[in-house]
This record gives sequence, structure tokens and C-alpha cells, in this order.
Amino acid sequence: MSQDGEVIRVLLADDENLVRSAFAALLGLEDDLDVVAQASSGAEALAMARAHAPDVAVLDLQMPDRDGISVAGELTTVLPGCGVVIVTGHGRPGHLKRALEAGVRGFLPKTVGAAVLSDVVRTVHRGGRYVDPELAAEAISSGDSPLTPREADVLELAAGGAPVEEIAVRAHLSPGTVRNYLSAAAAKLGAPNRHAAVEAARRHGWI
Amino acid sequence: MSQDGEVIRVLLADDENLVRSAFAALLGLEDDLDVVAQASSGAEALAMARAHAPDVAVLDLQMPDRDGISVAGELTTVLPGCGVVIVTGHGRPGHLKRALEAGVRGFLPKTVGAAVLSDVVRTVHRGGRYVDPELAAEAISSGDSPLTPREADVLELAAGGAPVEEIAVRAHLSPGTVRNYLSAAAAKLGAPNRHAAVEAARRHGWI
DNA sequence: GCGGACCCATGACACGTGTCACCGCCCACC
DNA sequence: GGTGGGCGGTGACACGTGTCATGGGTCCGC
Repeated sequence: MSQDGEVIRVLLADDENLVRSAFAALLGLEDDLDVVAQASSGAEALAMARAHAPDVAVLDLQMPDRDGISVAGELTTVLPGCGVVIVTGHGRPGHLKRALEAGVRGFLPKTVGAAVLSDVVRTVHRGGRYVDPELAAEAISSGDSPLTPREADVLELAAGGAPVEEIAVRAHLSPGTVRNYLSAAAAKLGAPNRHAAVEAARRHGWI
Repeated sequence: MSQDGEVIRVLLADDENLVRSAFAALLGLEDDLDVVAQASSGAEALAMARAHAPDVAVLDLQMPDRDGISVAGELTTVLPGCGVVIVTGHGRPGHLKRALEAGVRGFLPKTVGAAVLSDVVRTVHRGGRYVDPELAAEAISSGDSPLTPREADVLELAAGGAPVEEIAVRAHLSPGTVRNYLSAAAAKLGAPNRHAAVEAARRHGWI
């Protein structure tokens, strides 16, 4: 349980062992922080959280099995008292938005300085919020996704460079419909073709 | 200067401040290692190396201005006594091969355990080599690139999803020639289209 | 109940691409 | 000094894609 004056119990999740251990070393330098559990996947992070009931969870955004955001969403319902901080290599505006909707209270790109991470952990533990200012500005200026859910689905399936026929099968759609969605998505994103559209959507974090 | 019995002076370069600081904290836990300089770009890493003459340089593979491998190549000529360890998020066989050609003596994916990094730094300092066994196996099995230099160029330009016309302009080629190269590259890579070819080439580190 | 948004589909046309055959040029190697 | 390989190019054909018009279906809000 979280108590003032006591150390803050931290759960760390990142699929890159080296980075995770390094973060643990970094946080371990702080007297008031204690890394009580580590996980290398989303599923493991949830299991660890249930077992150790940490005060704050620091999650990497991209993990092999599942999105750090979806882990965060489940975590906040299972362990309401546990604050969640997301750390990510590429800060996309859309990710930030979805993360906040999932109950995340801290959101940081890996480019920030060393002191920030531990400070944010403390802030979140106190019930506060912190999002990287630069990321916040981007998120505000880029706004909501103009894509309909289905358009986003199809665009995501197109991301791997698959031909229309394959997308159609995987989305249970007619090839013509797929082309229509792709065309609509590209138009909305101001892209000349589907690949540029994928690029643009990814840049905004909309897929 | 490197002396046995003394601490090993380490230069650390990674564009992600948080990760770099965390690595510094991790290496700082070892008594015989001393992080004497940090850099957040390739150019800065070279400048730092000249200024501090470290015993070992730990470089991230992908940095904003230039490839960690090209930095390593220059570093080994400027500071022959300085060992180089490359750390990377995505371990592609082609990268490993190019790194070794550049004089790199340590090559690690970020997925390895915490103890490995400091051990490798010591090994490299002693004049030894270390490459991740799994990566080495992949590199051997995947072999050399079957692409001609020009094919690789064109394929790289195609990576962004640009239309043939644009690739032709940027490569100073006729559109027909571009299509021929793309077709040849896709055939050599066993890919059904250019996008899958880009994917495959990237996976092997050939572009 | 009516307009509007999203969903799914079809057909037609223009354009981009993938594939192949074949061309010449240069350079290296036997 | 011929042969082979990489480089750059052309032309033609089949196929995949991008674009547009148009249709019907559902659901929601005014």
C-alpha cells in the first residue's frame, strides 16, 4: 500500500532487458524509490503487478505481446491505486491521447533527461500528472484522427505492404471496398498513395 | 591511457538521454568502470572521444546524424587504442557484418541481460571480441547481400513508399530502369512486390 | 420521419507497377 | 580478345491500384 514517508514501490516493464536493468539501476540510485518487480512483456507485467501491488508502474510503450497502453488500461482497473507511467522511444501524439484515456498519468519520450523519470514517478505517486510538454504541444496541434474506425483498420492491414486482395481477405471485405477505404483514408491524410498514408497515420499515432 | 589495474574509462553515446543516463548508472555500479564522457549524437561522440581519449566507446547503432557504425569506423582510425562496442535495439545480420568490418569488437542487442554489457566492455578493453551468439548465428545463416549496389540504392529509395517516378528523379535514372531494378531485387529476395522486398532487405540489414 | 454518418458493395476508367525481351556500354577476368 | 556481369535504357503487355459515381443497408440525432 502507498504510504507517505515510505519508499515508493516501483514495477518496471520493458522487453529490452538491458534497458530495463539500466532503468532499474537509475531508479535504484534514488533513496525514496524501490524497484520491487520487473517484467519483459505485457502479460508478465500484469502478473507481477497482481503479485507485488506496486505504487507506480513504469511501462514501455512497445512490447512484444501487447501494447503498453492496453496493459495500463487493465492495470488501472485491477489496481486502482497504482499510478502508471508510460515511457516510449517514439512519441506519437495519438499514443499520448490513447494513453491518457486508459488512465495513464505520466507519459515520457526516452529523450528526456535522467532526472525527469524519477521526478515523474514521484509526481504520479502523489496523484499528479506529467506529460512531456513537447509531446503535449504536438498532440494538441495534430488533433483527433480523421479516420473512421474501419478506415483505420484497413490502413493498418495495408501497413505491411500487402496487396489489396490479401487485405480484403483478412478484413472480410470485398477488394473494391478495401480500395475505397484506402482511397478515402489517403484523401483525408492528404497523401498521394496508401503508403504515404500509412506513413502519415503512423507519424500521428492514429494506427 | 589504458593501464591494467586501473579503471576502464568509458565513452557513452546514445541519442535517447534517458537510456544513456540509465546505461551510465548501470555501468557506474561497477567499480572498475568509469563513464568519463557522454554524447547524444555521432558527431558529438567523435568530439568527446578526441577530448577524453576513452578506453572503450559504447555506441548506439541508430543516432540522428550518422550511423553508429560510421562513427566507429572513424573512431578506430583516430583512436586506434579505443575499443568500440555497438548496442542496438534491432539486431540485423547485415549491421553486424558492416560493424565488424569497421573495426567494432563488441556487438549487442538491447535484449541481453544487464551483466553482459559491463562484461563485454571489459572483454573489449582487454583486446577481446564479443558478438551476441544469436545474432552471429543469424548473420552466418543469412549470408551476404545478393543485391548489386545499385539495386540496394533503388530499393532504399523505394522504402518510403515513393512512386517509381520520384525514385527515378532522385536516383537520376529512367523510370523503366527503376522498375527493372526493383523487379530484379524483388526476384532475388523472393518477394512478391517491392514493399515485401524492402521488408526482407531491412530484416537482413541489407539496406 | 428525415437527414447525415458510417458501413459494404459494384462497375468503369485511368494510371502506376511488375514482368519480360532485348538493346548498347563499360570493365574485369581468364 | 572473348566472355560475363553490372549498369542504363526502351517498348510492350498484364495486372494491381487510385479514383469516382452510385447503390443499399444500418444507426443516431434533431
